[in-house]
Parts: sequence; structure tokens; C-alpha cells
Amino acid sequence: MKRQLRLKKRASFQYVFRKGEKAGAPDLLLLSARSREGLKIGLSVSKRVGNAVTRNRVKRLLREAILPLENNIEKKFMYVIVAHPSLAGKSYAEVCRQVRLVFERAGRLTC
RNA sequence: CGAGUUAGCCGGGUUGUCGCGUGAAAUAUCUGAGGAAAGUCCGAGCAUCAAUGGGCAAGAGUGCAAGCUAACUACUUGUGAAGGCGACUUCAAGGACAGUGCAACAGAAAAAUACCGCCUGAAAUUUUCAGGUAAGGGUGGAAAGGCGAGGUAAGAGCUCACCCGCAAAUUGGCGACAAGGCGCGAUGUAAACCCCACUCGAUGCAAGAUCGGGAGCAUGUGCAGCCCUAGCGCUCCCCACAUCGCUUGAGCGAUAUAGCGAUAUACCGCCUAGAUAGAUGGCAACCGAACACAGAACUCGGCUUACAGACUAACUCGUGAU
RNA sequence: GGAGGCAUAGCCCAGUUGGUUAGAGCGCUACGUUGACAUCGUAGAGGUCAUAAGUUCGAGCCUUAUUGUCUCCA
Repeated sequence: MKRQLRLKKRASFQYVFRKGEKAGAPDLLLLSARSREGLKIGLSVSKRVGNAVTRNRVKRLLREAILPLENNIEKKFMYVIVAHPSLAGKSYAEVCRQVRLVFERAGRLTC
């Protein structure tokens, strides 16, 4: 995941959490809100998911899962992916499937 | 062969491909988490606080000895005590004749005392008063050495034998201490206050430095817990998170020498993360298995806690065979 | 990353020089009062004092380690 595509500012995160449209999967939540500066994706993995090692593991899997979809996601939005505690320990294939599912449900995939 | 003790070490590797951070460089390459990175329990560097320069007070910490270290309350080797058949392990281990406090309930009495009892004397007529005593009774975690004999009105280390504890001279050891035993018989508690000895200024990289704007007081009765000397205008708010601090350091590894050891010295070699929504991952294959605990955030030295499995060495006890 | 506090009944809290069997309020249960309920009255149950070691004759209290939880520093 390229650095320019990352959502960084705390204010932006709070804007997405407040105004974003929600779409769900068993272990994921996707929030999307209109963006001024193009595609931005942020990850939110809280301490309830686990210790530092499992949180890092979850974030890496999510980044790898987004990678193949990058060109198909609609560009005018900011996204935040929230991981549920049950996501810890899931395999890469499962995470990949859920990420794809959640973007499809939100209607942000242009094929 | 079985059971155990101690010390050390590893805790994934290789290849392909798709990606991420940093540096050099200009598209291909180099490099990229731990033994505990964790807890933040100690000790340092570094930075700021009026120079925290000298002294004092308050407060805090440590508490057998010698050594080691940049430093330490850590570590090493010993001493003593406790545990274990043993190899070995564990220990905040100074002082209770400087002083104060506390020891509930029970008990006469908790540091000096006399309820029952024993003995003597007086009154009185089988009880009361005065004195002596600490053998016996009962209480308690603990009752002022234990037990026997002498002795006595009754008794008592009052005297003696044996034992227990403390302990002077002397001897050995750098020392803690050990041997020794003149003499003595002292309740416990200092992880209660305290005394003695030694150590410590406070805050912490969200420290702090550079850059912008504004307000109040003021040139000395101002700025530190207090004093001395030196120095300086003092106090506060807002914005911003850019750059520096940020990684070559009491650094790591091998060898030799000294030492029981912690460690020190010499010489050679190496450069080994530096992020800032926060970099190590996905897929595939192979190795006998990789299935544990777990992710750097200024940096080091220790301690403590978590941990699948693999390996090495030394030693102890038991059993059997020779 | 750094600094500090707290943990006692189902809930909110007391518990001081360490001392007999740890308390109060709300809630809960039973009985009484009422035609029935609320209120009220009486009685009762409910505690590994977060966990583990240690000091002490004796720890909720003192010491050390561990666990959980909360607050502050942008």
C-alpha cells in the first residue's frame, strides 16, 4: 500500500467516523466518506483485538488484501476499515474474501 | 537405566515471486525487531530547571565482609542462619543496657508482679491483717535458664555437678567471622517510631533546542525550601509539529594473558533498524519438526515476569551388572 | 513512551498506633400489615478483603512480586 494512499490525520479519521456510510462483513466494518484529495484508506485496530503482535498481524493482512483491489476502488472517497476482535487469527484467504465482500456491499467497486 | 541439581546455548533456515521503511544511488542493489524489544523495580549517560558551585534543613533509600564496575540497593567470591540423604538452594542478615510505644483475649502479673498456694508473726477462733517466698497450680505465642542434690521457717544460681544461652582475654583470618572460654543469666517486636553508618538536588526525549504573534509586572523588598558567592529582567497565553535531538556507543565479536569468579588488559576484525496512523508481510516449495512467549520509539548496565521445543557440559542419589 | 492512583457483599462505600467472629446504606429472600400492591415494620442470607510469597504470637491493614482497572502529560 503506497504511502500517498494512507489516511493520516486524526481529524480526517474523526470526520469519517462521524459522517461515513457503513457497510459490514462478519469481522469487518467499512466506513466511507467523500474526499477532496482522492483515494485515502485508513485502518483502525483497537486494543481489544489483542496485543501488539496480533494487531500488527491484522493490519498487515488487511493491507495485503487491499492491494489487488486498489485499482478497482472508487477514487473520490476516504475509507476506514475497522477490525472486529474476532478477525484475529483468521487466514489471509478469509481476510481477502471479507474485504472484497465489504467493498461490494458498499457499492464502491468499479469493475 | 531411573530420579534430580547447576551452568550455558539455540529459539528457525534456504530459494522464487509480489510488496513496505531507511541510506547511498538513479532501478537494480545494500540493509531492516527480541531473549525477553515487556513490566518500569533500580543504576548511569544526555537535556532543562538561576552555575544546581559550596553549605544547611526537610524527605527518601540502603543495611554481614571483601572485591568488581562509568554507576548501583545490581553482580562475584566468601561469612552466618534456614531447608535438603546429597549435588545444591534460599535469606531487607546493623542496634532492643540512647529513648518512646505496643503485646488484643486470657492471666495475679506482659517487665517487673503476687490470685490460689507454702512459711513466719500478730489479732481472732478458723477467719482477718502484716511480712517472707517464687518450688507447685492455672492463662498465654511468650512467665526471667533446665534438671538433680545440698541448703532453708518456707524457698530461691543462694551453693555445687551436668546441660543450655550470652560472652572478656588470647590465637587464626585483609575482613565478615571462627576457635576459645574469665565471667554473666538479659521477654518479644525496629517489613512500629527511632538510633547508628553510608548514599541521594528535582524533573524527564511528550526532556529540550531553532523559527512566529500577544498580554501583565518591572530595573531590585524580583528570580531557589533556606544561607553564601556568582549570574539574570521576571511571569503567562496562543499558533504550529517543520527541522534537530535520533543513533559510533562505558558498542559488538574472536583470540591471548591475569584472576576461583564478577571482571580487567592487549591486539585484530565489524558498523549492525531509526519509523512518526508508525516500516519485517502475502503466496509457493524444501529441510526430521517449526506449532512457544512475544513487536524497537533517546541510549546503555542490571533485576523481575512470560515461554513450545531442541542441544551441550559438570555433579549428586538410587538400582542392576562387571 | 513517561508519571501516578485504586482493588473489601449483587451495587456504591466505611474499616488507623496490626488484636477476638470485617460493618453501614441500596438491592435480595422470608414473615407481618392490605381485598391486592406500593410504603412501612421484623428477621435472615450473601465476603478466598484481586492473586502469591514474606515479617509477626496474630495481617483487610506492614513489605515484596504479579494481575486487572482508572487518571494525567500532545
